[in-house]
Amino acid sequence: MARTIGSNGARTAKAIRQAGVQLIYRHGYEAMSLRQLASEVGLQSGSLYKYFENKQSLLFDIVRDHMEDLISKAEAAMDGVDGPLPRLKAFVDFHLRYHMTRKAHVFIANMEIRSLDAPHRAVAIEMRRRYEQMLEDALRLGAAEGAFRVSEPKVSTYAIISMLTGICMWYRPDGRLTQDELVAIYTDLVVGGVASPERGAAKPAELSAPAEAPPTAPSVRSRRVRA
Amino acid sequence: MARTIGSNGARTAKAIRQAGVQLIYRHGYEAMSLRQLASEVGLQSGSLYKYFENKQSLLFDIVRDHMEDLISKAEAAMDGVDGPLPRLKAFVDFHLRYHMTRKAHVFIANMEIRSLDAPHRAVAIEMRRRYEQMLEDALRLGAAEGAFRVSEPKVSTYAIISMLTGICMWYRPDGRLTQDELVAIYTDLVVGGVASPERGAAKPAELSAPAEAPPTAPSVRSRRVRA
Amino acid sequence: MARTIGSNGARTAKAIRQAGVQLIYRHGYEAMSLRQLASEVGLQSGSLYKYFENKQSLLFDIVRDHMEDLISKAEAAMDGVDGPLPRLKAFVDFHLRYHMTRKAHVFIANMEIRSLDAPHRAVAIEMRRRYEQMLEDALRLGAAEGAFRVSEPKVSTYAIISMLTGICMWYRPDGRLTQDELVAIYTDLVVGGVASPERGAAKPAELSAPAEAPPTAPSVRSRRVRA
Amino acid sequence: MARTIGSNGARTAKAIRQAGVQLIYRHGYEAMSLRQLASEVGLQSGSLYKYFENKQSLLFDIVRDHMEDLISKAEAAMDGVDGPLPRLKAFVDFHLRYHMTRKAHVFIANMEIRSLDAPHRAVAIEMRRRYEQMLEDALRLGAAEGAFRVSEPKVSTYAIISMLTGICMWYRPDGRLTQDELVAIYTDLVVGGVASPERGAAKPAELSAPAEAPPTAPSVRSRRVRA
DNA sequence: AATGAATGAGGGTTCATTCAT
DNA sequence: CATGAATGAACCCTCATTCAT
Repeated sequence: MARTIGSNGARTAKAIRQAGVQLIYRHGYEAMSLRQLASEVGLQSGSLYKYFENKQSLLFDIVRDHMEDLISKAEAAMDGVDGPLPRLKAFVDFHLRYHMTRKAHVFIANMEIRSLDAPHRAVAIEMRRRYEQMLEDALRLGAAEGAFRVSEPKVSTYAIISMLTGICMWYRPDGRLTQDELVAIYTDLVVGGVASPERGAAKPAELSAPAEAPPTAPSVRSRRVRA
Repeated sequence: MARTIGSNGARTAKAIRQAGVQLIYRHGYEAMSLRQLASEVGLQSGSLYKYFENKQSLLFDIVRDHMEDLISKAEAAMDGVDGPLPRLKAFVDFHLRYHMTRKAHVFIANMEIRSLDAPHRAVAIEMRRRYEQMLEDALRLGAAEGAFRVSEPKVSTYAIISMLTGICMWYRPDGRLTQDELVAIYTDLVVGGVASPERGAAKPAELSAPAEAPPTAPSVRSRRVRA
Repeated sequence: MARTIGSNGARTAKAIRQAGVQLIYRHGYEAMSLRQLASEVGLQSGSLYKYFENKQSLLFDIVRDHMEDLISKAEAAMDGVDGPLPRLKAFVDFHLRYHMTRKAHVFIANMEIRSLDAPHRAVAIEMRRRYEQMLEDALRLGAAEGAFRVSEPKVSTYAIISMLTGICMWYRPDGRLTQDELVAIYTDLVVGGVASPERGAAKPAELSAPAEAPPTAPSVRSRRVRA
Repeated sequence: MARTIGSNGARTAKAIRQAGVQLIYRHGYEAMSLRQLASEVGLQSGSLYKYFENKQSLLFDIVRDHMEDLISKAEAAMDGVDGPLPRLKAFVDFHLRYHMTRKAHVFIANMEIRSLDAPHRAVAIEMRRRYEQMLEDALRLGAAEGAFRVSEPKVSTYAIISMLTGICMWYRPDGRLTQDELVAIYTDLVVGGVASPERGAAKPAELSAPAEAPPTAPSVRSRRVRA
């Protein structure tokens, strides 16, 4: 048949992308069939190829776009934040809220890198590295200043990111704890794990405090909550 | 054909299991074909069915055996260790060394639960829950005693396990840092993250000390390494 | 969208035809896709249907137009040429020069008749038969007059046409031999193969001579040379 | 399902090859579908892959095996034949009888070289060149001895082979003319086309005589026919 | 005169699985 | 204990073609 009445390329493209993310998230890239995806958006499977080159590139597009979004939003969140501890807290705050909001994308970007072919995988890994570097830089800075007790910044970076990212494995928006509460708990864990004990912030109540109220930037807070 | 001279059912079964673990680890369950597996062990793909019921059950067998091994070894490692902090440290120590030694099994058990069908998945998840309970119990105990500043033991459990398990994504036996050094780093992170600051263990050197050398129990160390 | 500025139906039609000939020549009718063809002329594949009914009819149009051109030009070339030997030579001369000049069309007409559906194929075969008849008539005439030693004119016709047509499989305009030289060589082969030995024309030099100058039709000559 | 009762690999392989040759001959390589081929031999299309790697390699196998057969049989047919004219006649005789007997294989080898991918095509073309060389050598020999009036052996080779091969486009075993008669006709054409007129063999009867009945070697004839 | 969105059929190919031998 | 022949379903993908815009 010809063009379905009222069909619209941009709308279809968006629907494909969204359905693709959901299906890959739920079944895995290998296990998702293009027939499934097509029927989800009401197309014949062949018609998908108007919207991507092949299955691989659908995956890569999702991963790439996600990583670009992640990096640019992280940079925005940390922009203007000074000092190792505030920067660390800002990173933790951002990372958690982002991962709670975009479980599916995040899950895909973490789990399906393996399903990318070699060239695409290299690109994705490099983007991930750039993102991790933001945390590593904060840790190195804190270590240099003596604020952090971090002997191997790379190892700590991997450890912290693993810990934080894990939230997308079990977080549910309708769960008992709010995003703010979770952020506070994880912040305590992270900061407690790296902060030099002799240097203040020793009181538990204080530990997660700064994330609670940077009075100079209230708008940032509300943005994050919605994120 | 008759059997190859010297062929042996048990040996073949073991070869299949090992090759299966490697292939699933490298390519993923969905992406691994039974033809690949068969050729890896020098069989026709049809012959594999003497050794398992179907592809699903191969995966499940691997996951279940791994989880049973993990749990029983963890129990052995923590057997006789008293007090929240020592138990926490023992768990961290065990978990890390086990995950550094059995990357492939661990990776599969974590990533391919999604590829299990519903009944098998339920079993695997329940086993994982039992394992996680060991850590959660230590955290609850410490919280009750006031040694740990842990308001949500479940959340902290997930967070810590995610952090520790992440090591199997990048650890290489030939890397710069030894297993002991890595255990020390992660122990600092974990203990610092949960320990109540006002209560001792505040000196960094001490934090990871017990993992370094409890001189009264040197044999314990080497046991753990082998585990 | 509206039409591209300066676009022109007739010009597009010609471009499609030319690109179609080239693509069918290079890849074969079955292997050529209409997407390829469309992109070659800067259109969407659906737009091609303004210019032909379907892929079949594109092929048939090419074959039919080619055959009509071939036949009418052959008739023009032999018009006014008298006697079996001169007519035979004129045919050889014309056929070779035409086939050296229009490799692609000729190749298609010979190779892709098989790709035509039954009714179209019948038409094409009948046109080919009409063309071959011109040679067969010359052979029959020569046999009747005793100039040619041809017992089975049909067989000899097929044989000679096969031989001559074969030139389009390897001829290159930038090759070592000129069109005139090749015509001379093939003329020798054909005339030697059919001419009665006792009847003159035995000297090689003479054999191909008459093709050099039928003084009554100079314009025809120069056209051929350029062709 | 499992193995069909009474199924047999070698028999199936042969059936696939034969059906493949027929289908490619009738419809062309591109137009033949593997589903067609499979149903012709009573299989599912996927089962074909026990017998070839892919569609390309089926074609190549057919072409290669045919060319090897052609070359070895041609060498056998010309073995021990001395002198340019006898060798030329032997080649013509062999080529025609072979092409009348194996229309389908020959047709494929000539028409579907274009459907081979580049590496396979190169191999096929080289084999064809080796075969053509046998004729070219005979022509060169005759030209050197003065028996043949051949100025461009390569051109004459292409011309003669084209002429002879063309027979597979129209020959029918149940046609009016016998193989012997056709061989005689073509031999006259070829020998007349290349033989030096001043040097004997001028009498038509003689021209095709050896193909008719070399009374000293009647067995040779029948051997060739079977070849 | 041409686009852009879609179809539906079919392409080659791979897969887990079965079972007579 | 293992093979070797086969299945049937599904895979990703390409195709000629249609027609509202």
